[in-house]
Amino acid sequence: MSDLVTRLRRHNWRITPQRRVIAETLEGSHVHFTAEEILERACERMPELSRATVYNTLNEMVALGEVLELALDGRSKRYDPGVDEEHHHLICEGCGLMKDVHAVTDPLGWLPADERHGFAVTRASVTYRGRCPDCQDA
Amino acid sequence: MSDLVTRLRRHNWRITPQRRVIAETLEGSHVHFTAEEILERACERMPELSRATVYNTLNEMVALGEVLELALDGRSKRYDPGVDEEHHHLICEGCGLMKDVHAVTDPLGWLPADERHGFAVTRASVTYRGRCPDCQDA
DNA sequence: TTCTTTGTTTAGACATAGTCTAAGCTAGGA
DNA sequence: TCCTAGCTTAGACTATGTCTAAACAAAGAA
Ligand SMILES: [Mn+2]
Ligand SMILES: [Mn+2]
Ligand SMILES: [Zn+2]
Ligand SMILES: [Zn+2]
Repeated sequence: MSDLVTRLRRHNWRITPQRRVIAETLEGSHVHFTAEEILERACERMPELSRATVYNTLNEMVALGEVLELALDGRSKRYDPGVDEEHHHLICEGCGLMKDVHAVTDPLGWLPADERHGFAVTRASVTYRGRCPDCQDA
Repeated sequence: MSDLVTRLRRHNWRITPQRRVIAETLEGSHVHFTAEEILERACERMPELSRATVYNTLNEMVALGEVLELALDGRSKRYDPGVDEEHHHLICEGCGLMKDVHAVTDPLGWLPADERHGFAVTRASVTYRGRCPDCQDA
């Protein structure tokens, strides 16, 4: 696995200073940031960075297939740079905490042909929900 | 399986005319409506019905556990009255068409204990993505 | 180098989805 | 009947994200 900027460059995609800061902010942490969280953190390094550029850049990285867009809770979308590592997500219904998890089988294999409605099915993602250790007492 | 209004009444939840129209609109079709789509259709039967009541009522039905809220695409949430029938969803990445599917195993069993991060995991839903018959040519 | 072309960034207007508020309404109990 | 608690309403408000038009920047041509 190579870093996100390297992967992005392979698409002949211009790595401007703004795009580099956004990519590095996204990849630097292992949580799943919203666009606003990325804007806030990236602005610490590049204060004049605009909101529109953050949204545009994230959408382009998703379109290039190098970042995953997660819309799991009906609030802000979250962005996941770990597109190369097959994984799913576990979400706390109390506090919203999100963890990566690695399931043991490929869910695509568990969908019978007669349940596919003629679709060409390409991806399957599993969302596990429950309560994190901190939220189990409350 | 009983109808949604019957299930709702069991929670000692007052079935007002507005709530009945919303529940019947939601259950009447087998698609997954957004709140705005329910408002539009319910208003054909009760023109003075307000947007706030539709949103309030849907949120209450979700809180009672009788309706499922689906946030799958980062746009409007969709509401699924088929909470009693265990199923998952297949989405067309071209046109957004959503189909119910029934997988053959329980995904909860796919998640090893050492991947649970101490969570009490209660639910797992699988989202399959691909292209529907109409969108495969384009 | 300078010019031209093309793509990028910006601020702010705009759009959409959903929540909140305050007032009025309704139904059931005293 | 009146009272009270809960329900409904219109519209203001908030949050998230997109669009527009102008300024800016970089690469290639001359
Ligand atoms: Mn992830
Ligand atoms: Mn469904
Ligand atoms: Zn939690
Ligand atoms: Zn389609």
